[in-house]
Amino acid sequence: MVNIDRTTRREQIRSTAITLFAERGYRGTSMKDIAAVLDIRAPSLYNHLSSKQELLQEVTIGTMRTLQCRFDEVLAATDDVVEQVRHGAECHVLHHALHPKEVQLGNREIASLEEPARTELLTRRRDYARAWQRLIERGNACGRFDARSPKLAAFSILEMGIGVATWFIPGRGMSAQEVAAHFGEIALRLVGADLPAELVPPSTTST
Amino acid sequence: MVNIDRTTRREQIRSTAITLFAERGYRGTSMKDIAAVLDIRAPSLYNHLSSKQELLQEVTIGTMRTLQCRFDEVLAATDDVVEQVRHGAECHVLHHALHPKEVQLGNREIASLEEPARTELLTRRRDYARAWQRLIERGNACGRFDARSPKLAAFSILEMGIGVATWFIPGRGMSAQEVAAHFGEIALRLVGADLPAELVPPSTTST
DNA sequence: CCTACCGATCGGTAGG
DNA sequence: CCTACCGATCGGTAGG
Repeated sequence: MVNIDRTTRREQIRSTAITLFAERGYRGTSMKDIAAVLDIRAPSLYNHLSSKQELLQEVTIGTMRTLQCRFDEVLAATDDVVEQVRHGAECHVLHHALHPKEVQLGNREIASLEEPARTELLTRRRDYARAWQRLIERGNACGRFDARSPKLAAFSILEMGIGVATWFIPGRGMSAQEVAAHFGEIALRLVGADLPAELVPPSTTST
Repeated sequence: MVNIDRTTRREQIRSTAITLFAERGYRGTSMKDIAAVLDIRAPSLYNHLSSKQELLQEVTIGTMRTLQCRFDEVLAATDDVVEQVRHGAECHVLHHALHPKEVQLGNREIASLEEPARTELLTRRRDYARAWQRLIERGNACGRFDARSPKLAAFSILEMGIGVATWFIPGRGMSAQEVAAHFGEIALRLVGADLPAELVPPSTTST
């Protein structure tokens, strides 16, 4: 089936582009580079896409949209603010550990995005950050948290997760799940939530 | 004095380059763009520098070196691990709040750095992260902290600071000093240090 | 500090 | 999927 071949080819291009963009940067990667990995010539790529920019937009905005959806699901799954922060942080970190290249592109190639995609990505990021901030404010309001500045606490949690995309290597040290669980606890510490007794560590472990 | 003029011109080029590199990316900025801001022609820039790459290397490595020096000074200033973490985090955050463009270049343009500068920057970052990790391990060892994973706690603190360079805007909301002080406390929470009584907030404030 | 200019590379199109 | 090719732009040099 021609249609299937075209779809898989498109996926190959997409995943090659993600890898090269992440390694060399968007502008440091030529269409020729992408084609070379797939063992074809650069102009052939245009049978599967309309521009290099399209690839970047698809990856960065698509990844951000996925993150937002997952976070909304976490919020909907429980009414307990403590569990919302814990699972929200786990979800956030897991996303960054599992899609490090896509996430890095969204962070590093903002300047390479053309409008209106650039504004859309920035708006989504701002919305996501605000959702976190409101969550922490709710926890403060009902006395479960004591975050001095909810905005700053929100930014801190988000940035910690973004960092995971930089240093986390699958198969080395902790698993993605372990890192995520760990960050769930760190997030709770950060907002000043009372830790349930079973999470208070009896002793110290290292990675 | 010709020498003074040359020095200031060089500084103008440097600061223009930092701004444009941060806004449009290193590869998205041409020497012509830099020259246009200074109202001269691109080839004239080469009277003051030998290559575009040299500008990027100077900024990214120089900024990282400064950060390392400041951190060493903080460690040397006291033997109390709690104060070392607090002031270390304040120093880290202040650096990122005061030099956001330079720091962003170091984070986003790693792929644009040619060797051996690229490796030098990455080595310095790794050394800095390891110094933080050892500091937290010392606090664990003497019973002042209870960080589950010192490595993860160190990464978290570093990444939070890097985030500051993204969202901090001077003159809006908290001052750089306030943000830094706040992060000093967050860092202590993160490593599980016992908070001195005067820092436990009586109620909640927002930014 | 300038003009004139070079070789290289780029994203993308035409046409098959 | 290919070859042939285009206009544009780039970093940098020569020579004054």
